[in-house]
Amino acid sequence: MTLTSLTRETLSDQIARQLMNFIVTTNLQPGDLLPSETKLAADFGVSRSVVREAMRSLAAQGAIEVISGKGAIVRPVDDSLLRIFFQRAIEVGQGSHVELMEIRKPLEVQSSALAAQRRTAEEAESILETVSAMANELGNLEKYAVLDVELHLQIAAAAHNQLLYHLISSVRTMLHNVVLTGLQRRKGRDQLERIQTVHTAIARAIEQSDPGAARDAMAVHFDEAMQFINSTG
Amino acid sequence: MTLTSLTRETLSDQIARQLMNFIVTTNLQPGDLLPSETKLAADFGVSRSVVREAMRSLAAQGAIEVISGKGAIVRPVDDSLLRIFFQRAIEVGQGSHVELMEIRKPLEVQSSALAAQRRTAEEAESILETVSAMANELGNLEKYAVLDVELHLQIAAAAHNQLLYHLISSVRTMLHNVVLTGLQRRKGRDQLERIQTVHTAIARAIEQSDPGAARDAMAVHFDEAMQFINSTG
DNA sequence: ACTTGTCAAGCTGTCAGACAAGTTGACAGC
DNA sequence: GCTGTCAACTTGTCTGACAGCTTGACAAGT
Repeated sequence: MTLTSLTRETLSDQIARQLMNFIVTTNLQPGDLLPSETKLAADFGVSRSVVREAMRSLAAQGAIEVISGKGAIVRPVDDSLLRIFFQRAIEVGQGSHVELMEIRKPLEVQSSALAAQRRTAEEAESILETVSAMANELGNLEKYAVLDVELHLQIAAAAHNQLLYHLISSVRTMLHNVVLTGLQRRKGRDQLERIQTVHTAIARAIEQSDPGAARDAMAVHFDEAMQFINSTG
Repeated sequence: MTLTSLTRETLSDQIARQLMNFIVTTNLQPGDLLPSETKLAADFGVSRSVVREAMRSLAAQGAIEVISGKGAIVRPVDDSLLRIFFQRAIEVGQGSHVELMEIRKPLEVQSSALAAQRRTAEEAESILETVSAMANELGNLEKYAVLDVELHLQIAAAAHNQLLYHLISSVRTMLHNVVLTGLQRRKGRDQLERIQTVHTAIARAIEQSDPGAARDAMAVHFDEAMQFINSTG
Protein backbone atom coordinates (compact mmCIF):
# COMPACT_ATOMS: atom_id res chain seq x y z
CA MET A 1 0.00 0.00 0.00
CA THR A 2 1.39 3.38 -1.01
CA LEU A 3 0.59 6.49 0.97
CA THR A 4 0.18 9.91 -0.53
CA SER A 5 0.04 13.16 1.34
CA LEU A 6 -3.49 14.52 1.18
CA THR A 7 -4.49 18.13 0.86
CA ARG A 8 -7.89 19.63 1.47
CA GLU A 9 -8.83 21.89 -1.37
CA THR A 10 -9.35 25.39 -0.12
CA LEU A 11 -12.69 27.10 -0.68
CA SER A 12 -11.27 29.69 -3.04
CA ASP A 13 -9.65 27.00 -5.15
CA GLN A 14 -12.95 25.20 -5.47
CA ILE A 15 -14.69 28.41 -6.42
CA ALA A 16 -11.99 29.30 -8.93
CA ARG A 17 -12.51 25.94 -10.56
CA GLN A 18 -16.27 26.29 -10.56
CA LEU A 19 -16.09 29.80 -11.98
CA MET A 20 -13.82 28.65 -14.80
CA ASN A 21 -16.20 25.82 -15.43
CA PHE A 22 -19.09 28.26 -15.41
CA ILE A 23 -17.41 30.45 -18.01
CA VAL A 24 -16.79 27.52 -20.33
CA THR A 25 -20.12 25.73 -19.97
CA THR A 26 -22.28 28.84 -20.24
CA ASN A 27 -20.12 29.82 -23.19
CA LEU A 28 -19.33 33.29 -21.88
CA GLN A 29 -17.51 35.34 -24.49
CA PRO A 30 -14.62 37.76 -23.98
CA GLY A 31 -16.03 41.00 -22.60
CA ASP A 32 -18.98 39.38 -20.88
CA LEU A 33 -19.54 40.38 -17.26
CA LEU A 34 -19.43 37.90 -14.39
CA PRO A 35 -21.84 38.19 -11.46
CA SER A 36 -20.70 40.57 -8.75
CA GLU A 37 -18.58 39.40 -5.85
CA THR A 38 -21.45 39.96 -3.41
CA LYS A 39 -23.84 37.91 -5.46
CA LEU A 40 -21.36 35.10 -6.00
CA ALA A 41 -20.56 35.06 -2.29
CA ALA A 42 -24.26 34.73 -1.51
CA ASP A 43 -24.81 32.06 -4.16
CA PHE A 44 -21.85 29.97 -3.02
CA GLY A 45 -22.67 30.58 0.63
CA VAL A 46 -19.23 31.93 1.49
CA SER A 47 -17.73 35.26 2.43
CA ARG A 48 -16.70 37.83 -0.12
CA SER A 49 -13.01 37.38 0.71
CA VAL A 50 -13.09 33.84 -0.58
CA VAL A 51 -14.71 34.87 -3.84
CA ARG A 52 -12.22 37.71 -4.23
CA GLU A 53 -9.28 35.37 -3.80
CA ALA A 54 -10.75 32.97 -6.35
CA MET A 55 -11.08 35.81 -8.83
CA ARG A 56 -7.53 36.91 -8.11
CA SER A 57 -6.38 33.45 -9.17
CA LEU A 58 -8.27 33.58 -12.44
CA ALA A 59 -7.09 37.13 -13.07
CA ALA A 60 -3.48 36.09 -12.46
CA GLN A 61 -3.93 33.39 -15.08
CA GLY A 62 -5.35 35.88 -17.52
CA ALA A 63 -8.77 34.24 -17.67
CA ILE A 64 -10.62 37.30 -16.42
CA GLU A 65 -9.95 40.96 -15.82
CA VAL A 66 -11.35 42.69 -12.76
CA ILE A 67 -12.28 46.31 -13.30
CA SER A 68 -12.75 48.41 -10.20
CA GLY A 69 -16.26 49.74 -9.77
CA LYS A 70 -17.55 47.76 -12.70
CA GLY A 71 -17.01 44.03 -12.34
CA ALA A 72 -15.06 41.13 -13.77
CA ILE A 73 -15.06 40.45 -17.50
CA VAL A 74 -13.93 37.41 -19.40
CA ARG A 75 -10.66 37.78 -21.28
CA PRO A 76 -9.79 36.19 -24.59
CA VAL A 77 -7.10 33.52 -24.68
CA ASP A 78 -3.83 35.19 -25.54
CA ASP A 79 -0.13 34.57 -25.03
CA SER A 80 0.17 36.31 -21.66
CA LEU A 81 0.52 33.04 -19.76
CA LEU A 82 3.26 31.93 -22.12
CA ARG A 83 5.09 35.21 -21.66
CA ILE A 84 4.89 34.87 -17.89
CA PHE A 85 6.33 31.38 -18.15
CA PHE A 86 9.25 32.35 -20.36
CA GLN A 87 9.90 35.51 -18.38
CA ARG A 88 10.00 33.64 -15.10
CA ALA A 89 12.10 30.78 -16.43
CA ILE A 90 14.70 33.24 -17.64
CA GLU A 91 14.60 35.33 -14.46
CA VAL A 92 15.26 32.27 -12.35
CA GLY A 93 18.03 31.13 -14.63
CA GLN A 94 16.14 28.06 -15.84
CA GLY A 95 16.32 29.30 -19.40
CA SER A 96 18.20 31.64 -21.67
CA HIS A 97 17.82 33.62 -24.84
CA VAL A 98 19.83 31.03 -26.70
CA GLU A 99 17.33 28.38 -25.60
CA LEU A 100 14.53 30.62 -26.82
CA MET A 101 16.14 30.85 -30.24
CA GLU A 102 16.49 27.08 -30.35
CA ILE A 103 12.75 26.82 -29.77
CA ARG A 104 11.84 29.60 -32.10
CA LYS A 105 13.61 28.20 -35.11
CA PRO A 106 11.71 24.92 -35.50
CA LEU A 107 8.44 26.65 -34.66
CA GLU A 108 8.88 29.29 -37.34
CA VAL A 109 10.04 26.72 -39.85
CA GLN A 110 6.90 24.72 -39.19
CA SER A 111 4.86 27.91 -39.33
CA SER A 112 6.29 28.69 -42.74
CA ALA A 113 5.55 25.21 -44.09
CA LEU A 114 1.99 25.21 -42.79
CA ALA A 115 1.40 28.68 -44.18
CA ALA A 116 2.43 27.43 -47.60
CA GLN A 117 -0.23 24.74 -47.32
CA ARG A 118 -3.08 26.76 -45.88
CA ARG A 119 -2.72 30.43 -46.69
CA THR A 120 -5.71 32.09 -48.26
CA ALA A 121 -5.23 34.25 -51.34
CA GLU A 122 -5.58 37.38 -49.21
CA GLU A 123 -2.97 36.18 -46.73
CA ALA A 124 -0.48 35.38 -49.50
CA GLU A 125 -1.02 38.79 -51.00
CA SER A 126 -0.61 40.70 -47.76
CA ILE A 127 2.57 38.76 -46.95
CA LEU A 128 4.03 39.72 -50.32
CA GLU A 129 3.00 43.31 -49.69
CA THR A 130 4.81 43.39 -46.39
CA VAL A 131 7.96 42.03 -47.99
CA SER A 132 7.96 44.67 -50.68
CA ALA A 133 7.22 47.36 -48.10
CA MET A 134 10.37 46.19 -46.31
CA ALA A 135 12.37 46.59 -49.50
CA ASN A 136 11.75 50.33 -49.22
CA GLU A 137 12.97 50.53 -45.63
CA LEU A 138 16.43 49.02 -45.99
CA GLY A 139 17.83 52.34 -44.78
CA ASN A 140 15.55 52.60 -41.75
CA LEU A 141 16.39 49.91 -39.22
CA GLU A 142 13.58 50.76 -36.82
CA LYS A 143 10.87 50.59 -39.42
CA TYR A 144 12.45 47.49 -40.87
CA ALA A 145 12.36 45.77 -37.48
CA VAL A 146 8.69 46.62 -37.00
CA LEU A 147 7.80 45.22 -40.40
CA ASP A 148 9.92 42.18 -39.67
CA VAL A 149 7.76 41.33 -36.65
CA GLU A 150 4.66 41.93 -38.71
CA LEU A 151 5.86 39.61 -41.46
CA HIS A 152 6.62 36.71 -39.18
CA LEU A 153 3.28 37.09 -37.41
CA GLN A 154 1.44 37.27 -40.71
CA ILE A 155 3.05 34.01 -41.71
CA ALA A 156 2.16 32.45 -38.37
CA ALA A 157 -1.43 33.60 -38.82
CA ALA A 158 -1.52 32.08 -42.31
CA ALA A 159 -0.46 28.76 -40.78
CA HIS A 160 -3.93 28.64 -39.20
CA ASN A 161 -2.76 27.09 -35.99
CA GLN A 162 -3.62 29.32 -33.05
CA LEU A 163 -1.47 27.54 -30.50
CA LEU A 164 1.49 27.86 -32.81
CA TYR A 165 0.68 31.52 -33.35
CA HIS A 166 0.62 32.28 -29.63
CA LEU A 167 3.86 30.40 -29.07
CA ILE A 168 5.67 32.23 -31.84
CA SER A 169 4.26 35.54 -30.74
CA SER A 170 5.31 35.13 -27.12
CA VAL A 171 8.78 33.81 -27.89
CA ARG A 172 9.27 36.64 -30.34
CA THR A 173 8.29 39.19 -27.70
CA MET A 174 10.83 37.78 -25.27
CA LEU A 175 13.52 37.96 -27.93
CA HIS A 176 12.71 41.45 -29.10
CA ASN A 177 15.92 43.02 -27.90
CA VAL A 178 18.05 40.16 -29.12
CA VAL A 179 16.57 40.39 -32.60
CA LEU A 180 17.16 44.13 -32.66
CA THR A 181 20.78 43.68 -31.69
CA GLY A 182 21.17 41.07 -34.38
CA LEU A 183 19.78 43.44 -36.97
CA GLN A 184 22.02 46.26 -35.84
CA ARG A 185 25.06 44.08 -36.28
CA ARG A 186 24.10 43.74 -39.93
CA LYS A 187 23.91 47.42 -40.52
CA GLY A 188 25.70 47.13 -43.82
CA ARG A 189 23.24 47.64 -46.62
CA ASP A 190 24.42 44.52 -48.43
CA GLN A 191 23.75 42.47 -45.32
CA LEU A 192 20.20 43.74 -45.03
CA GLU A 193 19.70 43.00 -48.69
CA ARG A 194 20.67 39.41 -48.02
CA ILE A 195 17.90 39.21 -45.38
CA GLN A 196 15.54 40.78 -47.82
CA THR A 197 16.40 38.15 -50.42
CA VAL A 198 15.60 35.32 -48.02
CA HIS A 199 12.40 37.00 -46.88
CA THR A 200 11.35 37.23 -50.48
CA ALA A 201 12.11 33.57 -51.03
CA ILE A 202 9.95 32.62 -48.03
CA ALA A 203 7.07 34.79 -49.15
CA ARG A 204 7.22 33.49 -52.68
CA ALA A 205 7.28 29.87 -51.54
CA ILE A 206 4.21 30.50 -49.40
CA GLU A 207 2.46 32.22 -52.28
CA GLN A 208 3.27 29.31 -54.57
CA SER A 209 2.05 26.80 -51.96
CA ASP A 210 5.42 25.10 -51.78
CA PRO A 211 5.88 23.90 -48.19
CA GLY A 212 9.28 22.36 -48.82
CA ALA A 213 10.74 25.54 -50.23
CA ALA A 214 9.12 27.62 -47.49
CA ARG A 215 10.58 25.36 -44.84
CA ASP A 216 14.07 25.46 -46.34
CA ALA A 217 14.09 29.22 -46.83
CA MET A 218 12.97 29.86 -43.26
CA ALA A 219 15.62 27.47 -41.96
CA VAL A 220 18.29 29.36 -43.88
CA HIS A 221 16.90 32.62 -42.54
CA PHE A 222 17.35 31.43 -38.97
CA ASP A 223 20.76 29.90 -39.46
CA GLU A 224 22.03 33.19 -40.81
CA ALA A 225 20.31 35.18 -38.07
CA MET A 226 21.91 32.94 -35.46
CA GLN A 227 25.36 33.75 -36.84
CA PHE A 228 24.92 37.44 -36.26
CA ILE A 229 23.45 37.00 -32.83
CA ASN A 230 26.31 34.78 -31.75
CA SER A 231 29.04 36.91 -33.27
CA THR A 232 30.11 38.75 -30.14
CA GLY A 233 31.30 42.26 -30.74
CA MET B 1 -1.49 63.74 -29.10
CA THR B 2 -2.79 60.23 -28.53
CA LEU B 3 -4.80 59.35 -25.46
CA THR B 4 -4.55 56.07 -23.67
CA SER B 5 -6.87 54.78 -20.98
CA LEU B 6 -5.08 54.79 -17.65
CA THR B 7 -5.35 52.22 -14.90
CA ARG B 8 -4.23 52.53 -11.30
CA GLU B 9 -2.35 49.46 -10.19
CA THR B 10 -3.99 47.86 -7.20
CA LEU B 11 -2.04 47.36 -4.00
CA SER B 12 -2.09 43.58 -4.32
CA ASP B 13 -0.70 43.77 -7.84
CA GLN B 14 2.14 45.95 -6.64
CA ILE B 15 2.86 43.60 -3.78
CA ALA B 16 2.73 40.55 -6.04
CA ARG B 17 5.32 42.20 -8.24
CA GLN B 18 7.51 43.17 -5.33
CA LEU B 19 7.27 39.69 -3.83
CA MET B 20 8.30 38.11 -7.11
CA ASN B 21 11.13 40.55 -7.30
CA PHE B 22 12.09 39.72 -3.73
CA ILE B 23 12.23 36.02 -4.53
CA VAL B 24 14.49 36.58 -7.52
CA THR B 25 16.83 39.18 -6.05
CA THR B 26 17.35 37.44 -2.73
CA ASN B 27 17.84 34.25 -4.72
CA LEU B 28 15.28 32.23 -2.77
CA GLN B 29 15.40 28.58 -3.75
CA PRO B 30 12.48 26.19 -4.21
CA GLY B 31 11.29 25.09 -0.79
CA ASP B 32 12.39 28.26 0.97
CA LEU B 33 9.79 29.88 3.20
CA LEU B 34 8.46 33.38 2.62
CA PRO B 35 7.72 35.71 5.55
CA SER B 36 4.29 35.23 7.09
CA GLU B 37 1.27 37.14 5.85
CA THR B 38 1.07 39.13 9.08
CA LYS B 39 4.69 40.17 8.87
CA LEU B 40 4.47 41.11 5.21
CA ALA B 41 1.33 43.10 5.87
CA ALA B 42 3.10 45.01 8.60
CA ASP B 43 6.24 45.54 6.50
CA PHE B 44 4.28 46.81 3.50
CA GLY B 45 1.94 48.80 5.71
CA VAL B 46 -1.22 47.25 4.32
CA SER B 47 -3.89 44.89 5.56
CA ARG B 48 -3.51 41.16 5.49
CA SER B 49 -6.21 40.78 2.83
CA VAL B 50 -4.08 42.62 0.32
CA VAL B 51 -1.07 40.42 0.99
CA ARG B 52 -3.23 37.31 0.77
CA GLU B 53 -4.59 38.34 -2.62
CA ALA B 54 -1.09 39.02 -3.87
CA MET B 55 0.00 35.56 -2.77
CA ARG B 56 -3.04 34.04 -4.42
CA SER B 57 -1.85 35.57 -7.70
CA LEU B 58 1.61 34.12 -7.37
CA ALA B 59 0.21 30.77 -6.31
CA ALA B 60 -2.10 30.72 -9.34
CA GLN B 61 0.92 31.29 -11.52
CA GLY B 62 2.77 28.45 -9.84
CA ALA B 63 5.49 30.65 -8.40
CA ILE B 64 4.73 29.76 -4.80
CA GLU B 65 2.71 27.23 -2.87
CA VAL B 66 0.79 28.24 0.21
CA ILE B 67 0.56 25.58 2.90
CA SER B 68 -2.05 26.08 5.55
CA GLY B 69 -0.65 26.48 9.04
CA LYS B 70 2.89 26.56 7.76
CA GLY B 71 3.54 29.32 5.27
CA ALA B 72 4.29 29.97 1.62
CA ILE B 73 7.18 28.23 -0.07
CA VAL B 74 8.87 28.97 -3.37
CA ARG B 75 8.10 26.51 -6.13
CA PRO B 76 10.48 25.41 -8.86
CA VAL B 77 9.77 26.47 -12.41
CA ASP B 78 7.84 23.68 -14.08
CA ASP B 79 5.43 23.24 -16.96
CA SER B 80 2.23 23.88 -14.99
CA LEU B 81 1.70 27.31 -16.55
CA LEU B 82 2.13 25.83 -20.01
CA ARG B 83 -0.37 23.10 -19.22
CA ILE B 84 -2.89 25.66 -18.01
CA PHE B 85 -2.44 27.60 -21.23
CA PHE B 86 -2.91 24.61 -23.51
CA GLN B 87 -5.77 23.28 -21.43
CA ARG B 88 -7.62 26.58 -21.51
CA ALA B 89 -7.00 27.21 -25.18
CA ILE B 90 -8.48 23.83 -26.02
CA GLU B 91 -11.41 24.24 -23.62
CA VAL B 92 -12.36 27.52 -25.21
CA GLY B 93 -11.99 26.10 -28.69
CA GLN B 94 -8.97 28.24 -29.55
CA GLY B 95 -6.88 25.15 -30.16
CA SER B 96 -7.12 21.47 -30.91
CA HIS B 97 -5.22 18.25 -30.52
CA VAL B 98 -4.23 18.39 -34.16
CA GLU B 99 -2.68 21.80 -33.54
CA LEU B 100 -0.82 20.33 -30.59
CA MET B 101 0.62 17.61 -32.77
CA GLU B 102 1.71 20.19 -35.30
CA ILE B 103 3.63 21.93 -32.55
CA ARG B 104 4.98 18.80 -31.01
CA LYS B 105 6.56 17.45 -34.14
CA PRO B 106 9.06 20.25 -34.86
CA LEU B 107 9.86 20.55 -31.15
CA GLU B 108 10.69 16.87 -30.80
CA VAL B 109 12.65 16.88 -34.04
CA GLN B 110 14.71 19.76 -32.71
CA SER B 111 15.02 18.00 -29.37
CA SER B 112 16.39 14.92 -31.09
CA ALA B 113 18.94 16.91 -33.08
CA LEU B 114 20.16 18.85 -30.05
CA ALA B 115 20.38 15.67 -28.01
CA ALA B 116 22.67 14.21 -30.68
CA GLN B 117 24.94 17.20 -30.24
CA ARG B 118 24.95 17.52 -26.48
CA ARG B 119 24.13 14.23 -24.82
CA THR B 120 26.54 13.05 -22.17
CA ALA B 121 27.79 9.49 -22.28
CA GLU B 122 25.43 8.57 -19.44
CA GLU B 123 22.45 10.06 -21.23
CA ALA B 124 23.21 8.19 -24.43
CA GLU B 125 23.53 4.98 -22.51
CA SER B 126 20.29 5.38 -20.59
CA ILE B 127 18.42 6.25 -23.79
CA LEU B 128 19.68 3.05 -25.39
CA GLU B 129 18.67 1.13 -22.29
CA THR B 130 15.15 2.47 -22.45
CA VAL B 131 14.85 1.48 -26.09
CA SER B 132 15.96 -2.06 -25.41
CA ALA B 133 13.64 -2.25 -22.43
CA MET B 134 10.82 -1.34 -24.80
CA ALA B 135 11.82 -4.20 -27.08
CA ASN B 136 10.76 -6.58 -24.31
CA GLU B 137 7.34 -4.97 -23.87
CA LEU B 138 6.01 -5.22 -27.40
CA GLY B 139 3.21 -7.37 -26.05
CA ASN B 140 2.26 -5.02 -23.21
CA LEU B 141 0.80 -1.80 -24.58
CA GLU B 142 0.47 -0.08 -21.21
CA LYS B 143 4.06 -0.63 -20.20
CA TYR B 144 5.17 0.25 -23.70
CA ALA B 145 3.32 3.58 -23.53
CA VAL B 146 4.90 4.44 -20.18
CA LEU B 147 8.38 3.70 -21.52
CA ASP B 148 7.57 5.70 -24.64
CA VAL B 149 6.93 8.81 -22.56
CA GLU B 150 10.11 8.16 -20.64
CA LEU B 151 12.16 7.82 -23.82
CA HIS B 152 10.98 11.07 -25.34
CA LEU B 153 11.59 12.93 -22.08
CA GLN B 154 15.04 11.42 -21.74
CA ILE B 155 15.85 12.69 -25.21
CA ALA B 156 14.47 16.12 -24.37
CA ALA B 157 16.60 16.16 -21.22
CA ALA B 158 19.67 15.24 -23.24
CA ALA B 159 19.00 18.23 -25.48
CA HIS B 160 20.00 20.40 -22.50
CA ASN B 161 17.43 23.07 -23.20
CA GLN B 162 15.11 23.45 -20.25
CA LEU B 163 12.53 25.59 -22.02
CA LEU B 164 12.30 23.01 -24.77
CA TYR B 165 12.01 20.27 -22.17
CA HIS B 166 9.10 21.96 -20.42
CA LEU B 167 7.33 22.61 -23.71
CA ILE B 168 7.66 19.03 -24.87
CA SER B 169 6.63 17.71 -21.49
CA SER B 170 3.49 19.84 -21.28
CA VAL B 171 2.38 19.22 -24.86
CA ARG B 172 2.96 15.54 -24.36
CA THR B 173 0.79 15.54 -21.23
CA MET B 174 -2.03 17.20 -23.10
CA LEU B 175 -1.79 14.60 -25.85
CA HIS B 176 -1.58 11.61 -23.55
CA ASN B 177 -4.91 10.13 -24.56
CA VAL B 178 -4.36 10.82 -28.23
CA VAL B 179 -1.02 9.03 -28.19
CA LEU B 180 -2.54 6.08 -26.40
CA THR B 181 -5.29 5.80 -28.97
CA GLY B 182 -2.73 5.99 -31.73
CA LEU B 183 -0.76 3.16 -30.17
CA GLN B 184 -3.85 1.03 -29.76
CA ARG B 185 -4.67 1.39 -33.42
CA ARG B 186 -1.33 -0.24 -34.13
CA LYS B 187 -1.98 -3.25 -32.00
CA GLY B 188 -0.55 -5.59 -34.59
CA ARG B 189 2.80 -6.82 -33.40
CA ASP B 190 4.44 -6.01 -36.72
CA GLN B 191 3.25 -2.41 -36.43
CA LEU B 192 4.76 -2.00 -32.99
CA GLU B 193 7.96 -3.48 -34.29
CA ARG B 194 8.07 -0.75 -36.90
CA ILE B 195 7.89 1.86 -34.13
CA GLN B 196 10.59 0.01 -32.29
CA THR B 197 12.81 0.11 -35.37
CA VAL B 198 12.47 3.88 -35.68
CA HIS B 199 13.03 4.37 -31.95
CA THR B 200 16.20 2.38 -32.28
CA ALA B 201 17.33 4.51 -35.20
CA ILE B 202 16.76 7.70 -33.18
CA ALA B 203 18.61 6.38 -30.16
CA ARG B 204 21.50 5.18 -32.24
CA ALA B 205 21.82 8.50 -34.06
CA ILE B 206 21.92 10.29 -30.73
CA GLU B 207 24.49 7.90 -29.41
CA GLN B 208 26.62 8.41 -32.50
CA SER B 209 26.28 12.20 -32.24
CA ASP B 210 24.67 12.45 -35.66
CA PRO B 211 22.16 15.33 -35.49
CA GLY B 212 21.06 14.97 -39.10
CA ALA B 213 20.19 11.32 -38.73
CA ALA B 214 18.49 11.95 -35.38
CA ARG B 215 16.42 14.73 -36.91
CA ASP B 216 15.37 12.62 -39.89
CA ALA B 217 14.50 9.57 -37.82
CA MET B 218 12.36 11.59 -35.42
CA ALA B 219 10.58 13.25 -38.35
CA VAL B 220 9.78 9.85 -39.82
CA HIS B 221 8.56 8.72 -36.41
CA PHE B 222 6.08 11.57 -36.24
CA ASP B 223 4.89 11.29 -39.80
CA GLU B 224 4.04 7.66 -39.21
CA ALA B 225 2.42 8.40 -35.86
CA MET B 226 0.28 11.07 -37.49
CA GLN B 227 -1.04 8.54 -39.99
CA PHE B 228 -2.40 6.30 -37.27
CA ILE B 229 -3.89 9.14 -35.30
CA ASN B 230 -5.69 10.47 -38.34
CA SER B 231 -6.89 7.09 -39.58
CA THR B 232 -10.43 7.25 -38.23
CA GLY B 233 -11.87 3.93 -37.21
C1' DA C 1 -31.77 69.22 -29.14
C1' DC C 2 -27.66 69.06 -26.57
C1' DT C 3 -24.69 69.69 -23.03
C1' DT C 4 -23.82 69.87 -18.07
C1' DG C 5 -24.40 69.00 -12.98
C1' DT C 6 -26.10 66.12 -9.59
C1' DC C 7 -27.46 62.15 -7.31
C1' DA C 8 -28.36 57.35 -6.09
C1' DA C 9 -27.29 52.58 -6.64
C1' DG C 10 -24.09 49.10 -7.28
C1' DC C 11 -19.53 47.65 -7.80
C1' DT C 12 -14.57 46.77 -6.42
C1' DG C 13 -10.50 48.02 -3.15
C1' DT C 14 -9.02 48.16 1.38
C1' DC C 15 -9.21 47.94 6.29
C1' DA C 16 -9.59 46.02 11.20
C1' DG C 17 -10.69 42.47 14.15
C1' DA C 18 -12.13 38.03 15.18
C1' DC C 19 -12.05 32.88 15.47
C1' DA C 20 -11.25 28.09 13.57
C1' DA C 21 -7.90 24.84 12.10
C1' DG C 22 -3.32 23.20 10.85
C1' DT C 23 1.92 22.99 12.01
C1' DT C 24 5.77 22.93 14.83
C1' DG C 25 8.77 22.58 18.68
C1' DA C 26 9.41 22.14 23.61
C1' DC C 27 8.73 19.50 27.47
C1' DA C 28 6.97 16.60 30.98
C1' DG C 29 5.72 11.79 31.95
C1' DC C 30 6.09 7.14 31.20
C1' DG D 1 12.85 6.01 23.47
C1' DC D 2 8.19 6.88 22.94
C1' DT D 3 3.89 9.44 23.80
C1' DG D 4 0.79 13.08 25.09
C1' DT D 5 0.16 17.81 25.97
C1' DC D 6 0.55 22.49 25.44
C1' DA D 7 1.83 27.07 23.63
C1' DA D 8 3.11 29.85 19.78
C1' DC D 9 2.63 30.73 15.16
C1' DT D 10 0.69 30.06 10.74
C1' DT D 11 -3.03 30.11 7.15
C1' DG D 12 -8.36 29.87 6.16
C1' DT D 13 -12.61 32.10 6.70
C1' DC D 14 -16.07 35.38 8.35
C1' DT D 15 -18.08 39.92 9.40
C1' DG D 16 -18.88 44.66 8.96
C1' DA D 17 -17.33 48.84 7.53
C1' DC D 18 -15.99 52.73 4.38
C1' DA D 19 -13.64 54.96 0.32
C1' DG D 20 -13.44 55.35 -4.58
C1' DC D 21 -15.07 54.22 -9.16
C1' DT D 22 -18.83 53.35 -12.81
C1' DT D 23 -23.17 53.76 -14.62
C1' DG D 24 -27.64 55.39 -15.55
C1' DA D 25 -31.36 58.55 -14.58
C1' DC D 26 -32.89 63.04 -14.30
C1' DA D 27 -33.26 67.85 -13.71
C1' DA D 28 -31.24 72.34 -15.08
C1' DG D 29 -29.40 75.35 -18.15
C1' DT D 30 -28.01 76.69 -22.92
